Amino acid sequence: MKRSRSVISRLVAHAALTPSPPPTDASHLDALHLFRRAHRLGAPLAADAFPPLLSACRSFPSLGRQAHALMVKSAADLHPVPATALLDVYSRCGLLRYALDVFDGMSVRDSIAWNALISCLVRHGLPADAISAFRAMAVDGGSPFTGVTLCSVLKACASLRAARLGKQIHSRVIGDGNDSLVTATALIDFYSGCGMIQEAFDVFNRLKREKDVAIYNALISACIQNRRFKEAFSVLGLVRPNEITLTCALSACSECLSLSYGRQVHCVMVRHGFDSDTALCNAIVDMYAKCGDLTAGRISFEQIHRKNVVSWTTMVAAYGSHGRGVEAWKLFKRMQEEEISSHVSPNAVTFLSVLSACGHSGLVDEGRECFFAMQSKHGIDPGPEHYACFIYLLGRAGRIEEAWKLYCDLILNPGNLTSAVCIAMLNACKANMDLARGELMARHLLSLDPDNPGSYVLLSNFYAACGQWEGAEYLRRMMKDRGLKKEAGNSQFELPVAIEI
DNA sequence: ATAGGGTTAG
Repeated sequence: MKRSRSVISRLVAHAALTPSPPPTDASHLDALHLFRRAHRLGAPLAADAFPPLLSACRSFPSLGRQAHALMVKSAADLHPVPATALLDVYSRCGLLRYALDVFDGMSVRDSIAWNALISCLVRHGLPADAISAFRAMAVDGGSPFTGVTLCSVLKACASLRAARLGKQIHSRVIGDGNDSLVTATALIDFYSGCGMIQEAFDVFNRLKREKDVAIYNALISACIQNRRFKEAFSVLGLVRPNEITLTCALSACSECLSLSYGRQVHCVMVRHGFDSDTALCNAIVDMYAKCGDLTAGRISFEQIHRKNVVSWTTMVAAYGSHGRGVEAWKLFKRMQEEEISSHVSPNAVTFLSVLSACGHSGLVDEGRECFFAMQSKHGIDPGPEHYACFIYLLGRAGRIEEAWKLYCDLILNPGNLTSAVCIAMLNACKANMDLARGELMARHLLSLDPDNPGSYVLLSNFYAACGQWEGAEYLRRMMKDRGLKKEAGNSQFELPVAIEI
């Protein structure tokens, strides 16, 4: 009987079993072609033609502006549904200003429009504005909160560590009957971000409905963020893992420096055929490097099918942290050679990793080339962290005057005077026994970071290195008087013995 | 038309 089934019936059965696959760039392109053909033939542009067009624009952001122009011509921009879709396209393309303008131009705003605005603000790293928008939504009346609203606001609360507001949202979630799996996952993530791991477990344990893999992943991730590695591994044993589960597991292995667990996760990944997931493969490379097996890291790196920026950056950083500056530099060069064919360009983190690798290995000329090329050739402005890294590099190489000049240029804008910059400059002074400038840095650092015990230890060591024992002693006493204690360092590698998982 | 869990530096 099976053999005689028609093609159509098999297709239908297959479609029923496949829960609507996510749209691809190719299907987006098909949709755009179809739209263009209809438009050229003079088809009327009704408001309901735009949402599908706009979701196709997600793959081709530059078309968003053109779609917007057509919407204005046909007055569809006045309708909340297409306007919200447009807001979302701008938001996903990183065009915050345009997205906000769309919202401001809307005369009718329903809950979904408000939700899109709030999630846009969260996405652009503006959690305080997201919460202001949330309050404005409440004042506005008319558009009640939904589960989506609460999820976005919880995310904003987590990044602001706004535990009080987040808890209020939590009670609202229960009160409104919005306690879905998605909101519960958002709650776990929020409590985790605020360091409240017990509350995260409570949300998980009180949940009556059937749990999915995402909520397990959130709980595992919460354990790792709060350094409860044993619990992370025991939760791991309760769920059939997906790519994200294994990525989380690997970061726990890296943190524990457990090569044996890491290898087992690698085996599970291969067994499940998850080797086309770039984020997971990147975590494998990072795990091997952090656990000390640089060779396995390099082999895994080469095997990644579609390497992205993070793949390259991870491998560069791996060489850097193992003191293999030359290899890091060579890899960075190769990344640039392959840029045209791979369409992968270095970003700010890549440059920082290269600078750091050069610093550890004393590659001054390479570091300088990297620092200046990032603005001139790649259009990425170095942030204070890049300056800090470069100043540290110059200081270690005895180029104190060059480091000082850079520092003076940098602090023309006072916002750039971060503690990382001070520490780098202080280290440069220490390596060059420059007491006068070092003391200046010391004063800056203590005013920037008076509660950080690390600052006092750093300064005390600086004075000791310069032979200023009274200064060193004075700082140790000051630290004691202020009740500050430095955490002891810890660097334990796992011994190569088999451990049952 | 809006929402949950992941990878890179210091």
